[in-house]
Order: sequence, then structure tokens, then C-alpha cells
Amino acid sequence: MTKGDETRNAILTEATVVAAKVGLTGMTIGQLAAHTGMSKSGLYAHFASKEALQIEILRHTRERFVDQVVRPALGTPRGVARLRVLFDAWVTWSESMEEGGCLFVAASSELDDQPGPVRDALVRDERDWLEMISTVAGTAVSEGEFRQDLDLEQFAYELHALTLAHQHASRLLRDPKALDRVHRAFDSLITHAGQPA
Amino acid sequence: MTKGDETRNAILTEATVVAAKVGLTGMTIGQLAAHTGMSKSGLYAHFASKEALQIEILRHTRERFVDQVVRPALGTPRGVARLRVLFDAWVTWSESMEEGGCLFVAASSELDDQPGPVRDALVRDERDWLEMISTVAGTAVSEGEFRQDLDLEQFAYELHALTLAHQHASRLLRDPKALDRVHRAFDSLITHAGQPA
DNA sequence: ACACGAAAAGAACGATCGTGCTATAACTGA
DNA sequence: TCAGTTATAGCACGATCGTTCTTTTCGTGT
Repeated sequence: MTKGDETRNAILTEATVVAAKVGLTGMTIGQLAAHTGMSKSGLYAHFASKEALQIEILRHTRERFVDQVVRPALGTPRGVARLRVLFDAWVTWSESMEEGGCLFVAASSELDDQPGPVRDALVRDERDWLEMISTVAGTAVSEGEFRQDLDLEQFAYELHALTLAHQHASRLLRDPKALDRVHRAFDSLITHAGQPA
Repeated sequence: MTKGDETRNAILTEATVVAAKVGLTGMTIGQLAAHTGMSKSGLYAHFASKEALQIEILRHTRERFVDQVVRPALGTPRGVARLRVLFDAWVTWSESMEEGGCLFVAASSELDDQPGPVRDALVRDERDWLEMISTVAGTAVSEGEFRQDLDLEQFAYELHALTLAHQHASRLLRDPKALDRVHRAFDSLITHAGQPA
């Protein structure tokens, strides 16, 4: 890893934090330069454009996400246990960002009506994430823990809803019961998926 | 109503649309002036600052929201019927914005880490909205449609999660099944609230 | 250790930002 | 209808935006 790549990664790591706080669009090059202690042009030289930087931020965050959320789950026995690890890892991931929470959640409502390659990249990531939830829920079906006719996409939709709600309760409302709430909602979801519709 | 108030209202109505699309922060005075066909200074003269404009936008949207979502529900018999009208009215409200969807949802993740009076106003609005859901759910309890020991705040949390999920599925993912999904999730929530925990 | 390529800084660009001030145009009450 | 108020436009400000170009500094292979 050359010096340039090192700096580039450091920039992306810092940019992820800034973007989660002020948004991928709200973030500015100058702001980012100040945060990293670099000059505007020195920082900018690592990227082709602001749009390219935004896409790189998403790519970088996605890698971190896979490491910290997806990987732990895949190292857990199939079924509800794996689903629980996946969800807990997401909550930990979200809480671990001292400011701004999960970038994907923040970017989702920021970019939902802003067509372009950045939005496209985010949509791909979100689809992958929902598919991941579906797939893991599917292992709980085949293990016999969830009912056989469970609609996996619907289940993923409702589980994903909880991640959005948690960011809202935790970040916006600063609800001290946010963690308790999201866990109870998760347990309820799990329970009902195991019962006949 | 004087001419000034008329213009002011027209500005706020247009600003709500713009803000839902690009965010309360992302929205600029020049952009807004172009949208309304006014000069930047002519428009700006109606407000003390951009921050004041943002707060006025929230206030204006809140009034519309009460008219279009809360009022219809309060004109419906207590219980699950009222809850259903409240929820359907919200979905209609969200769908009625051709672009950007519900401003409160969009603003929620935009402002969750941006301290200041705008955020404070939004937090008040969101708390009121959650309380409204709780209260209406409470009428379903007292009518005997929901179980007696239902946690109303938890119920409101989970119902609110569906509004966030709907905006995500509908606006970001452009999922054609979004409406179907949110209705099924709602029905499931209602059903389980009527059964013993 | 020197030379060469990569990395960072400096400076500037046109555009636009939020926000004032001043002048003109449009309403409104007598 | 005219005076006086109110609403809108014009213009300018300092700051910052994304971006480019040039120059200087630094890291690295030989």
C-alpha cells in the first residue's frame, strides 16, 4: 500500500463520518479538508469529482459494513441465531458511529429523489442488504424455526423498518428507551414469524 | 388576508415541495426564488433568515398535516377504524407528494445530528405525531379491540417504523409492491395487537 | 544519495451561497 | 385619487462552493 492509498483511505474514513452527519450532498470539500488537516486541492486530487468521492464513500462504507455486520452473521449457525447476530451487529454498527449513525440510512432519505450514479449505487447496496436479510431469514425457515410459508421479502421489509425506526428514535428523538424498543420489536417479529399466519 | 400573506403562503407551499426533494438545508434561497418566479431579495424579505424560513416551512407543513391526516381520523369512530383511517391518510399524504414524499420523514434523518431550533421544532412535531398514534391506539384498547396490556408507546414506535419503511421502499427503491407491503405490515400489526402477548 | 515520479499545497476561476441596503413598484385606506 | 404603507426588485458584500492549473514538497527505487 503506497502513501497515496493510505491517505485516500484515511480521507474516506473521515468522510464517512462527516457524510453521516451532514449528508453526502451537504458535505463539502473544504469542510472535509479542514477535518483531515489537508488542503482542499491536496484532498481533491485523490478523486475525480465530488460525485466520484461520494460513490467511493459508499463503496468504502459498504466494505466496512460487510466486515462488521455481515461477516459475523455468516460465522454463526444457520437460522434464528444467525438472524439475531445479523441484527445485533447492525445495531452495534449503528451505535458505533458517535455521530450521524448509519450512513446508508441517512443517505437513503437524502438521495431518494436525486437521480444519478450516487443514488444508483445506494439503491444497489440497499437491495443487497434486503436480500441478505431475506436469505438469512430463509435459513430459519429451512431449519424449521420459521413457518414454511413465510414471505421472506415481507419479513425483510419489516425487519428493515426496525433499523430505520431505531435511527429515528435514537438519533433524532434521543429516546433513552430506543435500544430496548428495537429489541422488543425484533423479538416480536421473530416470534410471529415462527407462528402460523 | 393581505397580499403579503398570500405571497408568503405561496412561497411556503412551494418551499415545502422543494425542501422535501433536496432537504431543508439543501434548499437554497436562489433555487426557491427561481421556482416561484420571484427575485431572491423579494422572496427573502418575507423571512428573517433562512433558519426562520425553515421553521416556517415546518409550521406550514404541520398545519397541512393536521388537516389532511389527523382531522379525518378524528372524525371516525374510536378504535381500530380510527387507527386505520389515520394510517391510510398518512399513506395518502405521503403518496400525494409527487416528489420527496413526506417532509417530516425526509427532515428526520437530515436533522438528526444538526442541533438548533429547526431540529427542536421537528422533534416536537415528531413527538406529537407519535403521541397521536399512541392516543388513537389507546381508543382501540378501551374499545376492547386491542389487548388490555398493550404497550401503546411500543405500538406507536412500530407503526411509525412502517411509515419510514414505506418512504424507503416507495421513494428510494421504487418498489411497485410498496403499497401492498405497508398495508400487509399494518394489518399484521393490528392483528397482533388484538391477540394476547 | 540522487533523480524521478507521486503527493500535497497554493492560488485562482466563475458561480452561488445567505444576507443586507436602496430604490421602485404595487397595493390600500381615506 | 392621492398619500402612505407594503411588497418586490436591483445590486452588492464577503464567504464558500467545486474545480483546474501550477508549483513545491515528499517518498521511493536504484
